[in-house]
Amino acid sequence: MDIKQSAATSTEEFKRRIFFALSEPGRYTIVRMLYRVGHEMGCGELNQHIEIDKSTMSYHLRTLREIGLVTTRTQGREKFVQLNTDRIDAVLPGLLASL
Amino acid sequence: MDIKQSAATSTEEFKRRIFFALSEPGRYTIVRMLYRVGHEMGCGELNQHIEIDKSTMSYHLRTLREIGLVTTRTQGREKFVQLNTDRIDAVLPGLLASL
DNA sequence: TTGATTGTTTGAAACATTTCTAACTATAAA
DNA sequence: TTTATAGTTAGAAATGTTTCAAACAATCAA
Repeated sequence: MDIKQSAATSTEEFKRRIFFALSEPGRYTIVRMLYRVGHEMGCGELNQHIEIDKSTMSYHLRTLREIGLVTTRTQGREKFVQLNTDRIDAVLPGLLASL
Repeated sequence: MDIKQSAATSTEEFKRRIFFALSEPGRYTIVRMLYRVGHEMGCGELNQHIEIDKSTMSYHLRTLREIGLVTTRTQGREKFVQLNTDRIDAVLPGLLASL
């Protein structure tokens, strides 16, 4: 079973998926950056700060979206990513602040 | 590079390794159980509560030890596992309490 | 000593993850 | 319309992870 596929069936599973997401350097950096800036960021803007291929970035953002850590919004040809701070804080209070 | 091999070179990497450890169901359960009981537990005792093969348990405990989440003590032919609560709390305060 | 118990190790199989290239879609600008 | 820009997707290669069976070592008990 793929940890990032299919809906989380329990709070425990959701927590484990958050941990999975944060165990990879690129995703860890994305989440921390989104938390620190405190508002949504464009994919390109994120890519300027994190040195990975745009398709790899896309893959990681999809993973974060599937797990439920971020939501995205498309405007024109740009895409903006927002952190689901509340949802993460609800199950793992204080975690984001200590990244 | 294997995330659980070689010393953590930074606090961030240590945090990521903790997340890696907790992303797997068996290890998550082991860590939560050790935290809740508040004292060391025997491998066999752990194995009674978690339905996995003893060799798989051994593998997970080695992973937890290599990352630095637990320490072990051998007495006779039994082995006791203790959670490094302080070390985890130092980098991710409150995490253990919210597992 | 013999046999049971406790846990480790090795090696292989099965499976999951990450990364890249190349092709692609959609929007915007010239 | 043509071209550039932003991001996605598919497929493949490389790598990492998990699990189990079988063999092993060490301790304890009869």
